[in-house]
Amino acid sequence: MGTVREPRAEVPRAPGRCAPLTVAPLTGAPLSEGEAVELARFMSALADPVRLRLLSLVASRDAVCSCELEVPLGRSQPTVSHHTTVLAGLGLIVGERRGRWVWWRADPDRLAALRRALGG
Amino acid sequence: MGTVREPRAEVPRAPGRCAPLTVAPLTGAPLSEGEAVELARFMSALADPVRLRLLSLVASRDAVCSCELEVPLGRSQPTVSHHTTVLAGLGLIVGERRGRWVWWRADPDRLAALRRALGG
DNA sequence: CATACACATCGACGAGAGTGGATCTGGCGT
DNA sequence: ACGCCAGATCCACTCTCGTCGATGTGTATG
Repeated sequence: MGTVREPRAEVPRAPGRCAPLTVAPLTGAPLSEGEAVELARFMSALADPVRLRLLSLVASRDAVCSCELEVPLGRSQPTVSHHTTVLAGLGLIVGERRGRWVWWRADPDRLAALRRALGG
Repeated sequence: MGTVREPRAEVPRAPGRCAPLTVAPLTGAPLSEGEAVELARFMSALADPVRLRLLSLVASRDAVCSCELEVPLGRSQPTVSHHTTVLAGLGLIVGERRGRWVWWRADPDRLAALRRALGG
């Protein structure tokens, strides 16, 4: 018995709506609860060595295919897919489907915003 | 039967030996496994809303006593102590004992190094 | 010395995250 | 149409981490 299923989320790679990042530098006034939760989401995304290496791999080249990540990261395909989803959900990387492949590129503005939130 | 006990670790507040932060910007060459682990430790420390607010509270003033943190953070004394220990273990805040109190201050250089590691 | 107070440590619990095998979806080639 | 492949989703397991009550340690004060 097949359960009814949504047509497949267009989400993970979409550059459209992802978590905002409107946090004032934490060296200024104390962060509000909401600002802290928002910023913590981004920090959590970068709090994993695999995701950091994934992000640096993507950022150090123009575009990288998912299948090119499994070997250098030493992780399985589902795990790599999980990590790209997390980073893309915050807009740190953006994916574009080309045929069977997804090409990822880093968003430098997102990282810059993060640095600013850290007191830049 | 009292177990033999070390004279009490001088560690948490000590500015002496804490985790280094010698990571090149992740926008350059891909991070090595070791660099990623090292950087992830710092990100993990900032991946919690309570610790972010704690850090911003300390950074926004000259020095803050531990007992002044429980109320604004809405956390118990053991929890606050835990968080200050985590941040101090990475050198993001530095504590100084004065009588019964510990006064915390933020280390701006540490945050600057973090921003640099994020591609500054 | 006794008391009060600030902070650290211990122990236990619950929630969340990283991981990968199995499986499903969808695009491409023959 | 069939098989192949890239990637997403499901599911279960394990482990880490945030939290706080209870307790220990150390310092000041009466």
